[in-house]
Amino acid sequence: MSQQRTGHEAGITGRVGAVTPSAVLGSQPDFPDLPEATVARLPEYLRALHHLAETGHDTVSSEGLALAAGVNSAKLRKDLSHLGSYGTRGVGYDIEPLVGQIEYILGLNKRRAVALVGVGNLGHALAGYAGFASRGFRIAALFDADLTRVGELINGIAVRHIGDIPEVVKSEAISIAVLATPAGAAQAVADQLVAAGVTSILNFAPVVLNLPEQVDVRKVDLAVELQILSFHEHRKSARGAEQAKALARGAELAKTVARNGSPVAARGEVAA
Amino acid sequence: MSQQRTGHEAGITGRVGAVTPSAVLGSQPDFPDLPEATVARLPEYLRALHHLAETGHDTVSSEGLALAAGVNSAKLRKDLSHLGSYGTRGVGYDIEPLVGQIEYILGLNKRRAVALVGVGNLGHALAGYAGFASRGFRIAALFDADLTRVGELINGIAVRHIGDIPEVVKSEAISIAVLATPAGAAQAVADQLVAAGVTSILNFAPVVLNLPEQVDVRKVDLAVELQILSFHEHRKSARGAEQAKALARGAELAKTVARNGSPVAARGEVAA
DNA sequence: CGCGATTTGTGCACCTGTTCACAAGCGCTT
DNA sequence: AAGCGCTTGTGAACAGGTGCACAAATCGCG
Repeated sequence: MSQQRTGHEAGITGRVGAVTPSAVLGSQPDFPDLPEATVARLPEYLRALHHLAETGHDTVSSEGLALAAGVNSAKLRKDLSHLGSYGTRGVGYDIEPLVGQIEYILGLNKRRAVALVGVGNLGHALAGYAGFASRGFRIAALFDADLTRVGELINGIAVRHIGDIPEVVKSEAISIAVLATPAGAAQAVADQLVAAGVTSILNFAPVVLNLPEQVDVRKVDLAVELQILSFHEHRKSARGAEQAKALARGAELAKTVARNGSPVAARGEVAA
Repeated sequence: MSQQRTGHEAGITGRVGAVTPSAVLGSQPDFPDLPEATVARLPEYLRALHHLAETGHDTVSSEGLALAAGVNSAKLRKDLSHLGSYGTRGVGYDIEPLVGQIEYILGLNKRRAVALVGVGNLGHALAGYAGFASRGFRIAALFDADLTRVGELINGIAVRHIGDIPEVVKSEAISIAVLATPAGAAQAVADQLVAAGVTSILNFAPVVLNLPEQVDVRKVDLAVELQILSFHEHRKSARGAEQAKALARGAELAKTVARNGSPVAARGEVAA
């Protein structure tokens, strides 16, 4: 632990694009095949680099950057080596060109237009989230199914009805959408988005979307994150108890143990 | 793609608990060492199972559950086999006991108290997020540094000042905290939480927290998710251009082909 | 101008996780 | 009671990712 889990690592198959037609053609020099795990870390490196740049550095060692990004330095070096090299031995990496390269790879050299569907509780917050704007994205459209919300201004953008999706997605050339609808509506909305031309979706609804192969979907489920933490909590306390037991076994102090007796009991209850 | 990336896979080191003291003692029968990748998928299985139960099923095949959870069936079976077996050959899994077992493993048999720090834009939405309550968690306390927000009621809970963290965390026996502060404040707040006894943190602030070994941290960075999608968008368009070029190079019927991309190209399309 | 300190880039071994493919097990039907 | 079809559980091969450890490269300094 404390090795931060960043909420997307690798695990899932292959190099990005390793199977695409371009493999046949040989990969483009300016577009190397990056391991998916590396791609997932690049944004973190980018953030760390921006921070370093703002605090007056113009060079970092792999050690320093790794620390700031929460990974180990060998991994960092290997990741960066995949982008073609931007470091100088004995010195480190020049921050500015490195930032440029990562931004280019991530496609952040042009600010991308994003649509957000579902301005309920969470959607509303996302619409106002400054982090999107400051890190390469522009919320270009808001949609909701609820007619009473249509017209509402959030952060200067008017909420439109989901019926307008085809029109707006085309006119604004939107390819990325954020889905913050209730679970029940998510699939239908996703279908509409895809039909309108969206090819990447960030899904906050707790459902597995069923979409064509070529559409990229990332899922963020807030409750899932907590449940994973809960598991570790459970384990910690179980281990703790066990440890205590082990100690007690060796010794006399049975009393302390009695208090946190094994939670083997109750199950069920819980989720509504 | 379309193989949904769930925003946390494995990649990060070892079996859960493989290094804990209990390894020495031999692992408990009721608390097997689960691969981290498996743990990350359990919540998704649980959600799918609840959904199935609600729609009247009381049995599922690995195929069916895998479909509902967005994974392949072999993976699912292996995952479930780690919890000790709950399936019947020729039939499938009994939903009810399986739900119970997963909830037990995840430590959801008791409803866990969670503290949320930072009731700004995002924090406010999280405080009102119904998904937490419905999936095993109880927001037991809200904190903010801003005195003008202290006292405000959100979802029936009063916002308290972060100075009260030690007291409240102890009295409510809180071990999990959600961090939704601005980046600048996150580290300091995290330190306070840990000092007060919190041992798991879900961090929404875009910073790498530096905390003791035994504290579990999961990070969710919304902009990072979009940046990863952006990468894939970028790649898709780059590939598209390339493909077009290649096709143009090769043939006369560039036009017809351009639309559907060659069958060879279609194969496997992209990672996952 | 050469030497030592430093730091990158990478070959390699290890390890986790995924997937395949099939034997074992179960229930239903005849 | 035996056979058949279906589904689980898992051994084994594979794939991808990680981290070590070191050679190669660069800089600064005397």
